[in-house]
Amino acid sequence: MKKHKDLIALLRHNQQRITPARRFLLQFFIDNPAKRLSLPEIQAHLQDKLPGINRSSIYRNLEMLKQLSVIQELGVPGQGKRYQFVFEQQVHHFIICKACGKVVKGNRNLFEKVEKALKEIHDFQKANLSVTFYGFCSKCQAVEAG
Amino acid sequence: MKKHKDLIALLRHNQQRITPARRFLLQFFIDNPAKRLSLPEIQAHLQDKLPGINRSSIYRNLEMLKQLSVIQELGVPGQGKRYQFVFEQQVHHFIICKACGKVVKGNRNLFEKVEKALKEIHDFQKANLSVTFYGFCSKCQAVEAG
DNA sequence: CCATATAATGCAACATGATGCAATTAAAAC
DNA sequence: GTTTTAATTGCATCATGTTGCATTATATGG
Repeated sequence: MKKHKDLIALLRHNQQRITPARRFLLQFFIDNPAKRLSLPEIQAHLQDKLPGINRSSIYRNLEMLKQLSVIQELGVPGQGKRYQFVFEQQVHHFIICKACGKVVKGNRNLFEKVEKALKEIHDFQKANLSVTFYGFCSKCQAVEAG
Repeated sequence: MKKHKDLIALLRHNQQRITPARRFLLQFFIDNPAKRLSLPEIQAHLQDKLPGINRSSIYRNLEMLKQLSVIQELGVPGQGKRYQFVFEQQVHHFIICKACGKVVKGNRNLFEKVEKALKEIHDFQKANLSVTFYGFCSKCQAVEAG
């Protein structure tokens, strides 16, 4: 409940109106903080609460939440785009294996090293979200070599 | 000419057949090594050489070249996907400003730091391509703060 | 050079995402 | 509570990618 209120406040603070669609969407992310949700999943859920809700409204609201760094969008190869709740969560990067598709959460140490390098070398800041690395995990490196 | 032959060899080595579409596509990338090409640009060019060439063939060939690390795909906000030649080029990351959309090539130092961190911390390798950072460049940081 | 196996293409249909505009609804002002 | 006004929504349409399948073309082996 607290997070819901905080998020409503965040939206208001950014001159965003509070609509039923937005309430349900926020709650859905709050209730699934660990999941990487696909659009069909989100749409199916909202359809329950608000029959007839339009695809484009969902896309527009996801875009808005992305802008406010409430959610993060990530492209999982072969699975389309996914959306994950990141508001007041421990921030991290994602690392995706190009061979087996495994998604790993980068740890704090990696995050800080990358952050520091971006700041020091290119004077880029707040590059904390929406970063996804693609490579080969240790298991698939072995397979590739063999 | 040399690069063209090298690339043809690379394709053959990976059990890929050499078709007219692939030759023209490769040559187009060779001739525009610095450009971040959009699909419409690529399609328009190929249309000249091979009238009636189909969208899906281009997509499939771009996907194949991505797999072979001949090209890199990057999503520029507000401009859709772009494709850049990276074969035998100096490898680097891209840094994109979320505010002004400016695309910056990350330098060698950044690349090595990130590479090292990924290897040491998560045992991920060859994570050299397809990495795009989104953040705020120094100019837009100032604007945001003001 | 010709026959064969199989990969690439074109095509049609579908999936996903974006956009302009009229109708609706949230918020603010009275 | 009613009115006002501006943002959000739904809808239609378009743009961009993806996929299954029949057709075509490349590579290979005789």
